[in-house]
Order: sequence, then C-alpha cells, then structure tokens
Amino acid sequence: MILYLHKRYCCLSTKIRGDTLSKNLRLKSARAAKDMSQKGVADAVGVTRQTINAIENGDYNPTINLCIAICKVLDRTLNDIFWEDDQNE
Amino acid sequence: MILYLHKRYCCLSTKIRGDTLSKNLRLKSARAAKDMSQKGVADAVGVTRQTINAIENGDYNPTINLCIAICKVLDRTLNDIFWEDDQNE
DNA sequence: ATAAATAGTATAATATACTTGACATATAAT
DNA sequence: ATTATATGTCAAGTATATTATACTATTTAT
Repeated sequence: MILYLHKRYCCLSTKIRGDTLSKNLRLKSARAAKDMSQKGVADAVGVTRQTINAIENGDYNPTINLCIAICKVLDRTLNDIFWEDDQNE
Repeated sequence: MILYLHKRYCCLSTKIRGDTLSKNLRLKSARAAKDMSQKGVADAVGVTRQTINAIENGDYNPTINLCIAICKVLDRTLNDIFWEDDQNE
C-alpha cells in the first residue's frame, strides 16, 4: 500500500518501482507532442525547470494560473491535462 | 485605467463601480445553481469561507486541487469554471 | 427590535508553492 | 574522454495561498 504526503521535505513518498506518486503523464505527453523540454515549458510560462518537473513527477499542487499558462503553451485545455485524474490522492 | 496587484496587503485594488477585479461569475453562478452559500461550498471542500469569497471576488490564484474540489462539489468541470476567462489579468 | 444567515473586507499568523543553487544520472555528439 | 542537453532530486530561502479572528452591512424571519 502507498502512503505519501504533500509536504515537501518529508521524504515519505514511498515510490514503488518508480511508477507511483501519481505522475501527470498527460502533461508529459502534451509536452512531447510539442517537442518541448521541461525547461522550454518552464521558460515559456515563467517558472523554473524544477517546478515543471515537480508537476510532472510528484504529488504537486500548482496554482490554477500556472496550470492555465502551461495549457496555453501546450495548446491544451485544463480538462485535457488536469481534470479527473489522480488528484484525489 | 485599472491597476491592481496580486499582493494581499497592498490595498491598491482600485475597484471601479464594483465590477472590476475580474470576478469569477461562473463560479458564483454554479454555486447559485446548487443553492449553496459560500460557507456551504467552503465546508464541502474543506477551506474557509474567506477563501471561496476571495476566489469569487478577487484576483486570487487558488491551487488546482482546490479548483478541482470546488468543481466536483458544484458538478462542473475545470473548463466550465476556470478556463479562458479573466486569468490573463 | 432582534436574532440568524449571508456576504464583503481587513490583519496577523501559518502552510506551502515556487525559487535558487547545487549535484547526479543518462544520452547523444564531438 | 568530454561537452552539451535533458531529466531527477535535495536543501534553504522567498513569495504567496490559506487560516483564524474580527468587524461591517444586508436580508430574512421571528
């Protein structure tokens, strides 16, 4: 069973074979479709590479404005990338 | 012309006849359609009344998980309530 | 008239999103 | 071998989302 917390600095995010932690694969896919690197998206929306990386990989909770900015860069909508997925821990 | 900042404690949010500040009227409408008060929605999603009020009225930038929770309570999607509206200041 | 529910707003404190800087790994090119 | 790009991660700091408390005003019901 899985147990991870939202906190940043408590390394209790028990990965299991690296595919746990509710990754945002739709974001990763949309980025690939645009052939953009994490840094490319980060620069385009005005955040750091680590932030984009964290959104893709972790149980991260970005702000709606950042989500909207990312969607616009990738030509997707909020529903496309952030709706009804893994957010319900 | 309008000039408002994102900061909380700088009262520079120059309303003009009360209808500036990019209110989220779709949220207000969806809430009305469910006949729920701000406090009702707040309790349902586990935040304070002020947070819901701020999202409806101000230039507020909530987290995506909160937006998703609000949408679920109101039987709407992210696109319904938060997409392509006033977020581009 | 007054009590209760709803809504708007302000302030200080707390939690956390996001930054900055750094280090490690993998891949592809030179 | 080594340079460059892309990715993953960690730690400490800063900015801001959210809370807790409080005050005001309006409406509805008693």
